[in-house]
Amino acid sequence: MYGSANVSERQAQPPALAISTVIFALRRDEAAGRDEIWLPLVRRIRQPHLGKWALPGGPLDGRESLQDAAARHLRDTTDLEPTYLEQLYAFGGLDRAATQRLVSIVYWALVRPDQADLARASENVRWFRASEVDGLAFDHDDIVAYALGRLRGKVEYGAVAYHFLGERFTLTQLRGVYEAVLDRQLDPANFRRQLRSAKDIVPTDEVLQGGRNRPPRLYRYSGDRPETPPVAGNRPGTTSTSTPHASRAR
Amino acid sequence: MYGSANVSERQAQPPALAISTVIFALRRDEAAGRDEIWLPLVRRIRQPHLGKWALPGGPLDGRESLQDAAARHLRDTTDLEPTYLEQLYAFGGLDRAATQRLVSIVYWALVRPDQADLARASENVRWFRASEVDGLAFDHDDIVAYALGRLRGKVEYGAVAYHFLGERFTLTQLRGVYEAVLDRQLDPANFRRQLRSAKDIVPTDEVLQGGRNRPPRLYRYSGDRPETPPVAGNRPGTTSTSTPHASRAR
DNA sequence: ATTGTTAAGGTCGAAATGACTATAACTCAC
DNA sequence: GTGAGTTATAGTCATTTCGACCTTAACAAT
Repeated sequence: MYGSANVSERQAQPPALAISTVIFALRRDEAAGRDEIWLPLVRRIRQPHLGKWALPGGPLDGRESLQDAAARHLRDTTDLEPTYLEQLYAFGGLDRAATQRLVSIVYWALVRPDQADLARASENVRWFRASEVDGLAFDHDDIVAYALGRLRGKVEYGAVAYHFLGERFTLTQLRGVYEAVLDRQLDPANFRRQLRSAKDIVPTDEVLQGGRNRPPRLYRYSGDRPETPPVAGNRPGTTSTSTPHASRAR
Repeated sequence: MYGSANVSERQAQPPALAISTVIFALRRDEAAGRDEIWLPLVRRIRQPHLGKWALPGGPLDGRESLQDAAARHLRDTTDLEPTYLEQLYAFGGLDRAATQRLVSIVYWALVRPDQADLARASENVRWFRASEVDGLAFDHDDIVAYALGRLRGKVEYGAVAYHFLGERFTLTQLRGVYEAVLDRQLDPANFRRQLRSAKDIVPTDEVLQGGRNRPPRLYRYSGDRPETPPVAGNRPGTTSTSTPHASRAR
């Protein structure tokens, strides 16, 4: 059932622990005139699943925090510094790996398009459209799908979209992020109205010159706090939620 | 716990992996006339932190999924079957344990009050008011605080409150859960209006008899879906799929 | 100057929200 | 059995939000 190790051997071994990262970046499809979500994958150079594409990752170095390990894998594969990095989930199904019990703690990251342009690609590192990812090694198809769902959730209540963009951005660029993530068109006027009432998005006194139309104003994200996640030893990320539901006191 | 290991030895060792659970239950404070969130803790019977209170948990058994392990710890300490069990976060800071690098995957559970009544308590298992938890072993204070924050977030957008209750419940009981979690009063009429428009809460044809006032209608939760988590291999009733990991390439 | 295109602001009805009032249905004290 | 007290439940109303849509502003290209 499980390759070489027999059942009792396998049970005796402690579970192995690995870190993986799902890295999302925005890329403009000039033809279609819209943004899309892409992610880098690495080709497996050993068994199992040799030759298949997989999420960047590897074993946890004993001296670095989970988050640091995720950031390191990010650098190693793409030379990127993440704008946003958060823990996604710990996957620990029994049969994830053939030879040993394997628990993977998966992080997800957002990077800016200018960074993504610089990002390395090579024979064994390639970028894929997130919507077209399929046939990955292990259960990575499922992990990517789950990460996309989480990304949608976060964007919907307006918590992360700007991490795809540079320090200053136009509302149209930001809308492009929303549309790419949510995969539907948004009304520009209504989008503007909503975001102008968002505390964290503040207009600068600059506009973006050089376009062929009316120069749009530039905005920036002021919520300098990366939204403190859980606890010490795990640093930034984001976690909280908020969304009204019940009514207020009287 | 893990004997004496010096620093270099420590780095050489693979990180230890443990599962812990934060178990929330509702308890009625008859005096104050409101519900409160409580949780069971276990007393540590060995070093480090001997004698301190801590979250139930222990090392991951190689043969059970993460979720199964969490459920088992729940049973072992409280004899409870959780109504709701979900992964909270993986904590992996460098200095969480003195002697060895320790990564804890923490789950959180909600249990019903009737179950909580039956729950075991003993010399080494005691229930505490969630708001008063303090001085726990390791970083468990932080973990509990984080779990409470997540609980609030979930409740706010109406996703979990009924898991604190039995199969049938009145809207007032449900409001009690909201108020206990959010720690503020809600307008009964507005609360009712909102929940009546929630698809998942359906009225039954029964009312709760025996109270001293007008008998309230009983409702039940119809969203039979246990809130789909991420992927296979992690849900209670679900079957596992496979899922391993990738190493680096380049 | 005209045209095309995007930015930015406004209008309007529908829907949701929060504060509040009114009535119904029960128990209990008397 | 009557009235007081309490909770359940429905409804009112002003304010806010949301979605669809229209208008004007500011540019480049021609």
